[in-house]
Amino acid sequence: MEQMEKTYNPAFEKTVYQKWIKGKCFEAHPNSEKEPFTIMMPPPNITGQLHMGHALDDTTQDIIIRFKRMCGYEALWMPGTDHAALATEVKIVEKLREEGKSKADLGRDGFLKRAWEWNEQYGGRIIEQLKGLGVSCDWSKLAFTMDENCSAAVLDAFVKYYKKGLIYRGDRLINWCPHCHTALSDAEVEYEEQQSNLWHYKYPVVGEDDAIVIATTRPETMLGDTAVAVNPKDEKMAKYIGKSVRLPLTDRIIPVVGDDYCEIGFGTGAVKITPAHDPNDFELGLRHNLPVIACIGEDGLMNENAGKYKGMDRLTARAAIVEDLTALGLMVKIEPYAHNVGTCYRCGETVESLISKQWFVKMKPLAEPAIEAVKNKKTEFIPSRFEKIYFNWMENIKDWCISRQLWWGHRIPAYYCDGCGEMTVSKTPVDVCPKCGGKTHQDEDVLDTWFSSALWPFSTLGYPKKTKNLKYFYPTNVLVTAYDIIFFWVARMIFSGIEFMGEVPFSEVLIHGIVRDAQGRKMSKSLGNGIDPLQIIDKYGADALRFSLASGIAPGSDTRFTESKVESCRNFVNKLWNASRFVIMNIKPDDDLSMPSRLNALDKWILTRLNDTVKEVTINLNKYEIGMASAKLYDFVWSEFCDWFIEMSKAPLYSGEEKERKHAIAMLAHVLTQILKLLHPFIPFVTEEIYSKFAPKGSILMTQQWPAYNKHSVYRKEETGIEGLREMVVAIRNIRNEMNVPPSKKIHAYVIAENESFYNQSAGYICKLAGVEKVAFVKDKGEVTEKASIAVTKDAEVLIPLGDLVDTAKERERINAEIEQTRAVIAKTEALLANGSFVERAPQKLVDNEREKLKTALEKLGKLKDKLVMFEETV
RNA sequence: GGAAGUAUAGCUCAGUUGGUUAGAGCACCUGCCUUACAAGCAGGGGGUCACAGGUUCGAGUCCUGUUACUUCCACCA
Repeated sequence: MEQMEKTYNPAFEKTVYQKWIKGKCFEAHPNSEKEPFTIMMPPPNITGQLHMGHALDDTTQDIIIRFKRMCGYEALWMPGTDHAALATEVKIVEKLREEGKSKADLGRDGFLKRAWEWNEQYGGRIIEQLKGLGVSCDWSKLAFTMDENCSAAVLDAFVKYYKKGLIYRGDRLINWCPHCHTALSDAEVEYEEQQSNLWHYKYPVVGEDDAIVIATTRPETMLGDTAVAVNPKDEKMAKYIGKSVRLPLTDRIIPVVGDDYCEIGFGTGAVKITPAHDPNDFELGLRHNLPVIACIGEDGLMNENAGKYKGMDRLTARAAIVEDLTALGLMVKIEPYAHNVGTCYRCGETVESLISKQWFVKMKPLAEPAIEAVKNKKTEFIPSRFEKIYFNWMENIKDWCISRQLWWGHRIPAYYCDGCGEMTVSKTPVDVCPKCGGKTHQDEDVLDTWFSSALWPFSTLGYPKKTKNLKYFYPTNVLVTAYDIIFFWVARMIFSGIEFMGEVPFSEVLIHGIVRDAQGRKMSKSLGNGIDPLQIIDKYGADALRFSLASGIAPGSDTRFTESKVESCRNFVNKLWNASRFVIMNIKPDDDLSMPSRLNALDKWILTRLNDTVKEVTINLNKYEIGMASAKLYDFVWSEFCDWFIEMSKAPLYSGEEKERKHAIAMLAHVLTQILKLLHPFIPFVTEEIYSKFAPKGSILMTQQWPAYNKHSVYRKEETGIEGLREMVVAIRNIRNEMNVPPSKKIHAYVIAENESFYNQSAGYICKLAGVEKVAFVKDKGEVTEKASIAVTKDAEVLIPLGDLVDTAKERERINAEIEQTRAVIAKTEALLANGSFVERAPQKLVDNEREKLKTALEKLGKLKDKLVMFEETV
């Protein structure tokens, strides 16, 4: 057999990955013999670098897809990248600025050329990084939101929406980022609390020696005020309704209107109304038929309606206006005030509400079936509480602003006639106006990047073409993502899928949390607390990282990343490595590694434990309970297989009996192989590498069948006697520990057991595991004349002669402690069984268990008392 | 303002339809280089499962309330 290094070293990962690629192990094809299982990878941005969020998301998906593949599904994990219109454009503009250039210098075509070069250069970077993580996606199908097919899907969707009247163009109040210079959807605005002031100042009432005091956080928008609102039910303020006020710093006269929107008791009881720059004011303006006067432009500067403030930045204008109002004696009060300010999710700039001509998707008709689909469980969220978040958003959804004033992205397929102004929406370029034959030009804007991501589950499979892939793999099975893009992406995929495919895009949405730093903070560039998964992979190996991300997690909740956890997972991988090394170094070239036909007690015991593990892990993985599955495997491999089975196997292995050795090594190889399969989805590299050391040449672990639960090979624990044996070994070890007897010092053991023949056969195990040189069997304690320490187990007693090492007082203390503990168990069990309701109402099995427990405890107590007396006698 | 989540060992977290003496990793203490593994082995200490009630034969788990923290949505000028 091949030699293995003494310590696990993940250097083989690249080679193993190449082996999978060469074997086309990741590829999936329509196959009528098999059922498909499909996962769409959330496409990373082409600007992106692999971060811990990706590592968690993609490890989760890889575990699921590898598991399903081994279970016999035609498993497709579709990879791809997202052009990320705004995010990428921001980066390229930054880069250009460093070079002293601007977008305008390059022009649209030049800029796009640059963007495609960017994609060439960086688009593949994160894909390469993902490969390092071991992801088993079908690279032959790698997609990009701007590739030919996805672009065709975008055009198709846009035109279909438009023809159905679900896309329209119009002047609406939208969110505008003055820095990125584009419109944003509501979802792209993040609110953050900022300290500011509430300015109270006077608007003089026309024709009276009176003034209305208004309160505002945004004095600079007063130049766009077209009314003042008061609540008609407000006794103090209602008298102003119908009057007019003179807008300071301007010569405009504006009306006072009555509206419930103005809340009694807040501020001064009067609100200035700026329909052009506030969504609520805009609504109120519509109700009262107010004019809309914009005073801030798209550049974030005051515009021509701002009089002498024209050209000033918003904040500069604010200061100037406050100063001027104060000078005029109109300022009443400046009160510190904390309020939420909308900011751009890409650049953090304060967004402006302003009126602009944009494209919108009408959401109500799309939201309704999307809500129904989740209500009817066509798509289920895991954990289900995220459905509420989804419903809440979908039920209150407003129309989706989809046009962006950017160049990088899918250009809106609308063409305007230079002559008659006619607009034509078409999948194919329109050069000539169909109405007047005049020359046309295409809409300058591109689509929100999420418009194309929304089509991802079917655009990547060939839509709008009716391809075999689309037919076979759609709808997909599970979408795995963090909760932060439920609105951006998940919700939009659901309504798009229903709209264009007539079916929800996936039956399950598995939501995981985000990876935080050790202090529980979000990892972010600004905090500088991000941990680079690539560095972790370099240091500990991808398997260690994967296992640490898969362990101790529960769906929907956040997880903290600590290097010590990775280290302990690396240690687990090392443990597996060494256990395998032990098995493999004991295989001789002509050994037959097939399962022995006759099984001994030890075999039955480990197979039962293995079988239990297979059953539970399979159930867990089918429910995507990855954290639980990994914990069970960790425990089984380390605490059962390594600590007990391997250790016990050393007895037959080193017994000198060739027949015994052959039997033991075949069992070891069998159990190890099953373990490698079970662990493979979690730690694919090391399991594949180990497998290659002893498996038939050319055999690939990742394509093997997932171990099946076999209900016929289950033996009751008691049946094998191994549990009693373990108890005895532990008891002897305890004595050693108490008496400080090092393993190097061999001891003798006298055993009194009813089941003497079993313990006789198992003497080798006891010797190996407890450092015993010789096991002798006696019928009665009296036969042992030496000064001995005594341990009692449920089916045996063992005497360890330790001569002068035995500390009488200590020993008595130990026995008394054990007696006390046993008495506590007896008391509790007796009380439980004395409770009529328990015996009557608890399941029979449980009652029987308690009776059995009481019986064992009573017996043990008897032996212990006996032992105490006996011990005192020997002294 | 609305909604959700979390609270379990010193730290980070598991804990499935309610059912043995509530678990793991890390940290800590004791003893070991017992030839697969010191990235290891054998042990040990450490928990009123946030608090108060309730349902139940039985509650970390279900219900109600309280407190603390977190998040999402809304955006009251």
